[in-house]
Amino acid sequence: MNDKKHICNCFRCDLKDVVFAFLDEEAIEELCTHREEQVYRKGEVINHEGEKINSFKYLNSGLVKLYRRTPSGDEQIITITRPFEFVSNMSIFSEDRYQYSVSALEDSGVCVIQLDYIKELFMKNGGFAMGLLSKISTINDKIIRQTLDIRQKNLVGRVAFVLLYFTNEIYNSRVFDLPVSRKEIADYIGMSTANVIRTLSDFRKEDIIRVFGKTIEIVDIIKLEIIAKRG
Amino acid sequence: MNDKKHICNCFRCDLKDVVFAFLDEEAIEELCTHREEQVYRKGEVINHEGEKINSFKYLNSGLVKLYRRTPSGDEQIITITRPFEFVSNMSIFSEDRYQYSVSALEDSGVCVIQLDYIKELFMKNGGFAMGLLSKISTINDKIIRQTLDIRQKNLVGRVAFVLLYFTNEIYNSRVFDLPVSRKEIADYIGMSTANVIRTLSDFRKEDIIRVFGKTIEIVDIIKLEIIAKRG
DNA sequence: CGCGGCTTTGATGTTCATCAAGTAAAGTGG
DNA sequence: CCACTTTACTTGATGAACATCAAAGCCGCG
Repeated sequence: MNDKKHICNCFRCDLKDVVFAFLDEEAIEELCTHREEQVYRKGEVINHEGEKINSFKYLNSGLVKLYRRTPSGDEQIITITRPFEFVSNMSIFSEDRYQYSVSALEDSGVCVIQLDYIKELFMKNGGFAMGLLSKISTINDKIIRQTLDIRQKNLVGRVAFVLLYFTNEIYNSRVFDLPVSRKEIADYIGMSTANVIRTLSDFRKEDIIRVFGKTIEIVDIIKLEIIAKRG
Repeated sequence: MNDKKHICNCFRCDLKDVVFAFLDEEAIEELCTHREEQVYRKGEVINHEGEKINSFKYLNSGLVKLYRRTPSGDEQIITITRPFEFVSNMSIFSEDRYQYSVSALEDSGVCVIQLDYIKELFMKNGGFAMGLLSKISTINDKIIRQTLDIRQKNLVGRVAFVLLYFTNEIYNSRVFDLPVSRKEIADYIGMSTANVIRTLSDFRKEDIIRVFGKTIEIVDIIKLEIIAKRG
């Protein structure tokens, strides 16, 4: 058995199929030498707004939030995503500092590759370049669409949207533990904390959800979808 | 004098410096054979949501709006931009249909290149690929930032923001003709038409702007900036 | 000159943020 | 492990911000 292959676990990385599909075995071996895995605990900051960018990062396990601080000082959450839906910063070649911060909502594994090496690969390998552009575009597009969707809903519609987002996109389960505080939900959908809580209470009273602290159970998903759509 | 050069005016295209910088003379000559210019009159639709994408487009003169239709049927304007700030759709390699519509707010010139040819170039030429990714990222990033900025302001702040956007980013002049209706401003910043008008009237009464139909003159830009920031 | 669309303004009601006060939960230091 | 502190959550009351409705004015165009 080849020792090198054993050490390099890029071979079974899911991102391989997406962005690195155009790399042959040898190229992946080489990639491994420019790469390291890093673990972030829940709450830890992965990228900090304004910091210099010198590595290409992607999430391979866990959950993160992408956010910025507004001029008035409070936090504005741009998106919350699962692995591979976050691949480094978006403006990887156009900015040299992070525009937004990223932090871990759950313990998260991040793969860190030297940025210069990615650039080199990008220049040399057209397939890799296309895979990367495609991935980044998809992610950007999702963020834009999500932001537009949220903007166009009212309060209850937004809360319904978030609940559906967690249940369908993040956890694939009707029962889940909220990875964020009520305040963070508020920062995400752009409303006050008090009203997020109030709306959750209303949903509970109408038997649409059940709430046990951070644990949420979606009881009537149909009704929730109607509210999200109409909102 | 070289005839070919005379026919192909890509040599004096501003985009050349941004995305096509890595192409040599010969490559640009070839690009020209895959390219045509198209003129759209004010109000005409350039890309239509849902339509198949088979060309790469960029704006080289005029003004356009990028928008979508919400489930409830009304228009949501994503951004309004000048040349080169709009380069085809964002998800050029990840989607095969337009996610959003684009239409001309002023008579506009658009350069249309066969998408397959762009893909080919992208694969072959790393520098070109990097230039393109960089450009697309910058545009995406600007849209995201703008959307977040707007979301976080109140009504008067948003109107002030739009006025400043037109005066600083679009026209570079204190006096300009609004290229959009009051309703379109409302669709852009996400509020009702009546309140956009009301706010404009308030600004007029406070001598911050002067209004003659579609013509706007910014009188007190300092005050407007304060309102936009605080909002 | 009369019709239809865009604009303007006022009146009204809804939606939502803010404030306040209380409760539960989660850290923290002895 | 407990008392203490702090932070998150919850609910009600109030007022501000904003949408909606309605009516009237304006303007271009047939």
